[in-house]
Amino acid sequence: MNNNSGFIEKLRSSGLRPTKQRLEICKLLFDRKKTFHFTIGDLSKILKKETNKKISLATIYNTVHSFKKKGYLKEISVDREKSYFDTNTSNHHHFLDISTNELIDLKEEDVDNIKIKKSLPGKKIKSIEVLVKIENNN
Amino acid sequence: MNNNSGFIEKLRSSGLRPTKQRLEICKLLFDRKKTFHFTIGDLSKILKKETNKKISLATIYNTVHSFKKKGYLKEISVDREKSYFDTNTSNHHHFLDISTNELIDLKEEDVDNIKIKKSLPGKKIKSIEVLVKIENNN
DNA sequence: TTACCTGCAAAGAGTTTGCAGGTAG
DNA sequence: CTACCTGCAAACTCTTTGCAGGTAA
Repeated sequence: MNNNSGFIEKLRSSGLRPTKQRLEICKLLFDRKKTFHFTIGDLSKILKKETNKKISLATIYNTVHSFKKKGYLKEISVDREKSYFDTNTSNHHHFLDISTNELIDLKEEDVDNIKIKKSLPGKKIKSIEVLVKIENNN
Repeated sequence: MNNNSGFIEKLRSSGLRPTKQRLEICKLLFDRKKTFHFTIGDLSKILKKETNKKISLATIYNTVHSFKKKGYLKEISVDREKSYFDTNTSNHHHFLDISTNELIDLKEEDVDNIKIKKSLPGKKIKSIEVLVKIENNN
């Protein structure tokens, strides 16, 4: 139940002080088996509900962005009004369920290797992101 | 130079009245050979410069959204703060040049057919979108 | 003690809405 | 004449910033 010492280590080794707020956020994000997809708005609501303490929005933004910068979170842009963060930072793609607005991980092996047959001089490929939009059958 | 009668027809047949503002926007967007990628902010600036008339932002939003709804424009979401519209509405993917923030079309044949090996019960695939992020060599 | 962190409120950026007046058909 | 369209300003949503007070080391 209490991974706190692990999180404290993780934070400290990244140069981030293990404050109460950051530990709450760590517990919520990383103390789970399944990938978690969330927007900052979601996260704020869940934190309020689960911890009964208010963590300021500014702090949540700061923390999430620090975690992203440290590579603990991946950002997935789905449309203008929804930017998700993903606790699964491995190389993978996504389903987006249009009917529910839910984001679902695809494992790397669920998508055939993608070959891009065009290249631009002086440029190299940094990443390839596939978003598969799905919807209910009829 | 003046496709106006074509645009008037196009608008009318979509149930949109061919107003001065819409015709200006049509000329800017569709009277060109190459695909055009733009944000609404871009479009507003260009319209101001090229036409010397001010078209209200609200009107530009309305028009672009109508055009999207009618299928004359495609929206491409790249990150939270940039949503591009694309005058190329065919099935295709994109490079995003991180160094310049420029969006570049990939032709359909530039990307191998993508096979998704996973499916979800009751759901069907609506679209597959590939975004290839590129950056300058070293 | 010092550098870093948090919370609040204000400020920004992009987008949407309500409404009065204008225009196409 | 009527329905639709435009422009303006206000309102909204999401995100960022400045700063005073608090906290880790």
